[in-house]
Amino acid sequence: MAGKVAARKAALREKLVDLAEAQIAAEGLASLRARDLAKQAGCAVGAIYTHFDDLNALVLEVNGRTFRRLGATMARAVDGAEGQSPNARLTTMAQAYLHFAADQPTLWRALFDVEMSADGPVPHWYLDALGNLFSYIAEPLAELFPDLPARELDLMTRALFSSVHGIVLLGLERRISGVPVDQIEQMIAQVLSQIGNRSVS
Amino acid sequence: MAGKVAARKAALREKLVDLAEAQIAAEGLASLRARDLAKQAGCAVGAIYTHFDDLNALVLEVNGRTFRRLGATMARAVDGAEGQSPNARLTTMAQAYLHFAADQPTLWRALFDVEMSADGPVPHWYLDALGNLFSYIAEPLAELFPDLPARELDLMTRALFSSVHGIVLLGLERRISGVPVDQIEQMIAQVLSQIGNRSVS
DNA sequence: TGTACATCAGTGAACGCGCGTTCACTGATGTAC
DNA sequence: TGTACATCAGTGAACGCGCGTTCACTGATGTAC
Repeated sequence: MAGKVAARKAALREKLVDLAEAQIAAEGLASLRARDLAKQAGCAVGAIYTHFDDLNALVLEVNGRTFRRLGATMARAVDGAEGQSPNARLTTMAQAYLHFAADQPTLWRALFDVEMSADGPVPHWYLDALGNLFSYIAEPLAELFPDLPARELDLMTRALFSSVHGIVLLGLERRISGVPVDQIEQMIAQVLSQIGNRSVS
Repeated sequence: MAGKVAARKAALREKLVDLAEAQIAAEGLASLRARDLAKQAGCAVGAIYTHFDDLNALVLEVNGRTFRRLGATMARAVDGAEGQSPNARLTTMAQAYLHFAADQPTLWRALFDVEMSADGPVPHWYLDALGNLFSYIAEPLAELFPDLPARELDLMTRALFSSVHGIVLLGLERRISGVPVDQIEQMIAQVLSQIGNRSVS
């Protein structure tokens, strides 16, 4: 029965990612320990390094999952908002982003906290995933500002993403400026409703 | 000559804060080490704990300085923008915030990175300093939206601060979505110029 | 002014802990003949 | 089918390192008389 070893190996690998994900979700990225992970997985510490170059690689794997879920969430939001005004679509997407972050704050934070420390280059798929998020925003914006040059549309896209990200980030930061989720919703709505309104002055 | 000891003590304390500030500025908050600090100050490690409960207290002291400088920078920006339109004033202040962050990224980041880890409550003066920043923003906003209830004006203030903060944060994050400072300026201007424009639709 | 004592800033070796990663080894599984 | 050998996932004690903080001690300065 060839592949018995390979199957076991794959199973352990997945188990490790599962457990790391659960740990980050439960107690945050900083709480992840190689030894704890091995204990929970029922294997030796060394086994982790048969599957991943280092712990950071494992975290990247978890983040990959999180990004995929986030992408799917955003896609659903876009689908559900078809036919709405560009502003409404932007708001719908931003609210989806907010709720994704609010529902799993530690996994969400891990997306932005990992390679702060690492020195290696950010993996391509990271930037791809981010670019993917941007593309959802770019569409309604292009509709709102049909005459905007591509370069400025791109800047506007990043600016809006960053704005919403900032509102969610500080809004969820209980210790500093934390605020109930429904108020964060209002903040997002307030800002996004302004976008694209023509000036009368 | 009474006070000779006290003077020496005060001098060392200040020296420690100076050195910690320089270290954070040069290599970031994470690079701060009690031993290095003592070595640079020409004292023993233990001496640090005569002046501060722990290293975190020392960092808070540095952050206090940074907040004061940031406050002064914002105040200057407000002064220099008197007579301008509310939107222009908002933009001026946001640009001041951007340049402050861009000029001393690690000290700026330290403002938001410290007590993430610590469990104790955020010191009052921290929240006061933040409230102070908010107040600068609230003023032009109140002019733009004279009819907005106080509660919503407060939300709007936080929302705008967070937006600008988010744009600066991700804009300066070279590794992920970094962008030249002048493009960050444009992003801020793009977003803020939209605020308060009356809808014609 | 001089002497005995008290204070306390500063000392630095040592404590205590946590952690990622390695590596010589094992044993179950797979392969070759 | 059976035997000898090869592979490699997994083992876990040990390595190596870094770090914040403590504490018994010292010595210069200040105080009391």
